[in-house]
Amino acid sequence: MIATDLTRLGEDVVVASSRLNRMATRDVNTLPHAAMRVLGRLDELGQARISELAKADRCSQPTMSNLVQRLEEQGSVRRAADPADSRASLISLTDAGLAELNSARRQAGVALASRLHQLSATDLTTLQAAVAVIHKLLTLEPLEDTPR
Amino acid sequence: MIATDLTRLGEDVVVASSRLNRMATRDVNTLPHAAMRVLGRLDELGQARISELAKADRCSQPTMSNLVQRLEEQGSVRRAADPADSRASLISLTDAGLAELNSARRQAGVALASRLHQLSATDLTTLQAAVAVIHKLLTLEPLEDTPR
DNA sequence: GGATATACATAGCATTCCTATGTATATTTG
DNA sequence: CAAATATACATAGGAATGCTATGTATATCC
Repeated sequence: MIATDLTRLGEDVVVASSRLNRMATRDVNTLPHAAMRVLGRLDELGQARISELAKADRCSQPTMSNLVQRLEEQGSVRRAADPADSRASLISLTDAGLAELNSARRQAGVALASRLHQLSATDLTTLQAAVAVIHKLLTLEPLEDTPR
Repeated sequence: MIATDLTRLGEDVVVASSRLNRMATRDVNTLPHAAMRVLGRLDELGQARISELAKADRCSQPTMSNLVQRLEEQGSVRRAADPADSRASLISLTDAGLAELNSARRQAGVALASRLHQLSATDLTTLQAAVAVIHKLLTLEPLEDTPR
């Protein structure tokens, strides 16, 4: 029976992935949560405007301005002029910021691996396939409802 | 070829699931991030001590004390005496807290569903299977290395 | 070209978070 | 079993972070 209720599947996926994230990042040594969310998003997007980051993280624009300033001073993030709009600035990761992110990911990966090796080959294959599906999902635009 | 490098698979899974979470919860109307993390963890664990929650969320014990107090005043969380240790208290979700969590999940589920219906039946089945694998994974203890 | 809108910064105040420490209970030890 | 030590949480006070309101510069619309 294939996903008769996609909202239900969506909820299941979100719950599972939230729990997985909490488990994997439990004993990880990183910057504060808010900073890591921004770094992760910048890695995903390449570059982004301040107001775009604020909306995505559900904080106010001044709060994101402030966070970006701190990340900039600390060297994790860089600010460039937006060629298309001189009011805006484009934020992107520096090498140091990417290293910070990769360190956190590696720690989380190790924590996960210590459990993954207890799974069957079939289960591992399923996870690998799901990673590919998720990447596909991330490139899709939200469409209102069933195309039918 | 099956996961020759489990740490690598672990990292891939963490990155994918972080991005998925950010996408799904982008336009969700909820309590602040820190509060939602605690509610999610309580739902997962049933009940937990303050210091346990603090460690899991990588914040100080007084910070978690404070957050729990606020969640308690707000009615999302309840505090019970620990029968095994009268210094400790056991925190658990109230019905209102669970409702708060479920509302957030539903919103995220809907956001996901608007993309899920663009996937093939095969991909949906993969996600469904991955949810089951993740739940299995969450019950495992971390074991040092390959059992061999 | 003037009016309105947008992107970000700054200011000032409110909330949250941390370190240090206090209190009560548990556990260990001589 | 009493004293010493450890643990679980609360409180206090200062540091950091977040928010609303508003300012400045640029963009867009009529």
